[in-house]
Amino acid sequence: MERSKRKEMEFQLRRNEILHQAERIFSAKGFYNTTMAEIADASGFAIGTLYLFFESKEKLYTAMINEKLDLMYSEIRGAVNGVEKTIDKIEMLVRAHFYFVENNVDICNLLIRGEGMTLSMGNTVLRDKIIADYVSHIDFIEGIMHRGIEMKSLKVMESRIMALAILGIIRSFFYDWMLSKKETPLGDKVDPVLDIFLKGVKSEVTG
Amino acid sequence: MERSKRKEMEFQLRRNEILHQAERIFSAKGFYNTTMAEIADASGFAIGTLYLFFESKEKLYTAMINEKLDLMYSEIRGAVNGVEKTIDKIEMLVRAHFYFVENNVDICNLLIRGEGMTLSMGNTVLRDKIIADYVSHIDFIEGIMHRGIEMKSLKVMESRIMALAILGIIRSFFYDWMLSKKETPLGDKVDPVLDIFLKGVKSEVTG
Amino acid sequence: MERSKRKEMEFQLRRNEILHQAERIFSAKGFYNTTMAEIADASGFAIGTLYLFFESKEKLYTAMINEKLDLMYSEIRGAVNGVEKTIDKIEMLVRAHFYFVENNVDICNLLIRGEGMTLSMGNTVLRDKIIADYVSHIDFIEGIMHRGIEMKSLKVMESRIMALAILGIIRSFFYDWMLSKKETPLGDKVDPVLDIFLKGVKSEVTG
Amino acid sequence: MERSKRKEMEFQLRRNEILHQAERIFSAKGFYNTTMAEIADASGFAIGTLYLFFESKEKLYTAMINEKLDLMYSEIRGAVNGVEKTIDKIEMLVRAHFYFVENNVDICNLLIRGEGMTLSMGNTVLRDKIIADYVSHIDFIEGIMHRGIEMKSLKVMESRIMALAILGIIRSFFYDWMLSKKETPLGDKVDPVLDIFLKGVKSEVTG
DNA sequence: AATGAATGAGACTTCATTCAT
DNA sequence: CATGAATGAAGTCTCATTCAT
Repeated sequence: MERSKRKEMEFQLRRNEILHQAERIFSAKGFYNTTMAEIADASGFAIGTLYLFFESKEKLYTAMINEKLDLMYSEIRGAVNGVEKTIDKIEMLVRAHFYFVENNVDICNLLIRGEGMTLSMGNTVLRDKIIADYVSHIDFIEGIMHRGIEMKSLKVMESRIMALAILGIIRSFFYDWMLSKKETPLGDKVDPVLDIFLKGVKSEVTG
Repeated sequence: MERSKRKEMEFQLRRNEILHQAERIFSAKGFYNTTMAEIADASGFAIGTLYLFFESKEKLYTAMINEKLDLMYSEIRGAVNGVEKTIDKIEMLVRAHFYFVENNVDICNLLIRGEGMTLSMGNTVLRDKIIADYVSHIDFIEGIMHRGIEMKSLKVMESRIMALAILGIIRSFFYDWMLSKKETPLGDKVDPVLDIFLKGVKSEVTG
Repeated sequence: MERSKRKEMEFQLRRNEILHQAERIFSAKGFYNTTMAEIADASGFAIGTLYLFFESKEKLYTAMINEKLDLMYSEIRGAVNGVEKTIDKIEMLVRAHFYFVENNVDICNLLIRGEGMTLSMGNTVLRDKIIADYVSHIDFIEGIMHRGIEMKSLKVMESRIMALAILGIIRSFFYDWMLSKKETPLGDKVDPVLDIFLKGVKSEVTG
Repeated sequence: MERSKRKEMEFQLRRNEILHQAERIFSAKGFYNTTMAEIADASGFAIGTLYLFFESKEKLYTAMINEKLDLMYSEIRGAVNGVEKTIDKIEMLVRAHFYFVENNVDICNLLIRGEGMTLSMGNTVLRDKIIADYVSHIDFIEGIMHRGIEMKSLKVMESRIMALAILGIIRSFFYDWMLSKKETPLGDKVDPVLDIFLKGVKSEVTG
């Protein structure tokens, strides 16, 4: 028991080390420019050893993306669920997104690149998973908006449209932050994002 | 003269045919899953002939993306420049984006995928071009916003933030439209986008 | 026309050269100990070139066996069909078998080894072809025996049993000849084989 | 003593279990498509344990073939030596061959496949052993024939030729029985085999 | 004695690119 | 100009064997 437990733990440790190195290299060079030999080298294993943990390069890639996506979505939802009021939830949504992005630059780079969308034509597993996760995330945000409307915190409007808008704004700031070499913390952008999303850009005079 | 002109025209015709087929195939299968043989087949030329027009697969890909990007940006700017008032410009910006996207689904698919970002490590040409174009597009939008603020059509706020926000919202709707199998025309979303961007989502009561 | 004809001819020449070298090496080392690189070297082509002619190592092997089998069976049947009387046909059968074997030692070595029977589990194409050919050869021989019985050249007996017997004797002599380093020509064994097959071994006194 | 004896017995038990499973799997899939892991799994040992009994995959294969061959030859010789008269010996030879074959279909399948003939080029041990056994079996049969001739049970003829013929006929019937899915017992073929071998196929009228 | 995770050499195959025709 | 057969480097994956536990 003790014994098999340690084994299991060691197995997970090694697996994580591989995933970690894979994340680093895939992020830097993309799926197709990364070789199994590189990942093996970086993680200190022999090539054959990688295949004890993942049955193919594609499966390794898929596993990594999957686990990161799950982590991202669960962190964000956790943060959002931690507060009550709609406006606070929206703020936490933005903040949690930015927080994850700042701490997972590489993987986010890979995620927005969406390379998983064209792995071997037969394999739509990853593609489907990414889309399903995306849809369910949109649904989750839509739920927040919906309740906000009911509580009259938000104006009456299609909640899906609100969800798409806030997610788009978030992604745009992240993207810009990536390109601008991350000079200022993304966290500084939370207030402007909320301001635009909640109140729009129109001059109040002319409104 | 006459002669060399016809030659030049023929050359461009062939080149465009290749680019057109390349766009189709690259869009469907991605850069790495597309072979030169496929493009040659589809465009009715021999493999070797492709190399008379483009010195490598990467250069061919780069040329295609480049030209499409240029086309997209110039169409959008043309539309925006065709109207006067800030609010109209913003509307045209959204409308022109959506219009281009609806008529170039494949290539847009490829663009958001951003595969060009990880071509052979040495080659940063395409990457740099994509980023430069993006930055200059943001600058262009920022200019609109800036003038809108001056004209008091828009509230006082960092114009870059406004630019990022509107672009993010646009992209989000496009992305959603792609995934939703394009059931409703993207054009229907122009008004909601403008509404959110200009007036925000907050209930006016609580505002 | 002239042009494409020469091309076709050259193609066949190269293809045959590859098959010829493949036959040599496969015969000596077996399917699994033979590498594509070796065949490429031996036939003076690059590895990739082999794949212009055969889509996989297995397909190359299969093609070679197929063509040799077809050749063998057609040569033997041709010889047998060239004579009239049953006894002559049986003699020609033995003689043609021995003749082919003497001139195709390598490939026969491979054939009796029957390695084709366990190529990748999925692929039963070669296996099925070998069996089908064998069965149809047995049927062919059975036909000869059957007519021999009708003509009263042969005694009344199941013709299939006769066919199996003569084929077994032939193979046994070939096998022995292979092992004995081919000292005496196999052709010398035609008469003894016929003698045994036709008249048996029993002493006539005690018969 | 007691102790070391039990050890020795256990060792043999394990070794036999491995050989038994190896026989099953090698027969089904051939030498090269069988992995040590499969044999380990099937026999309930760890991979490393197999190497305590056999120093390589090849040695394991060799051992299995060797022991089966020895068993086959000794069973056949035992049966043949159990009777006196030449004709009876020949009958027992056929019967014992068929009996072994019927009870060891898998291994016989493997034997006629002769995969052992092309193990790693350096290793001719198995090849040599198979040939030596074959030669000595032929010699044994030749001895029977020789005595039969002396006793005037068989006609005057090269005894080696007789030996080759009977062995070929036996193998041919076995081969056919394999392909025909074993519908009728091989034992039914003993009489026809003897009939042909002893008396030939020629019509007695024309003889 | 027994294990089985780790190894890494080596095989097959693909495909961008070249160059003789 | 145009062709497309030929090339061969490079990548993925397998599996017999080893050795620390």
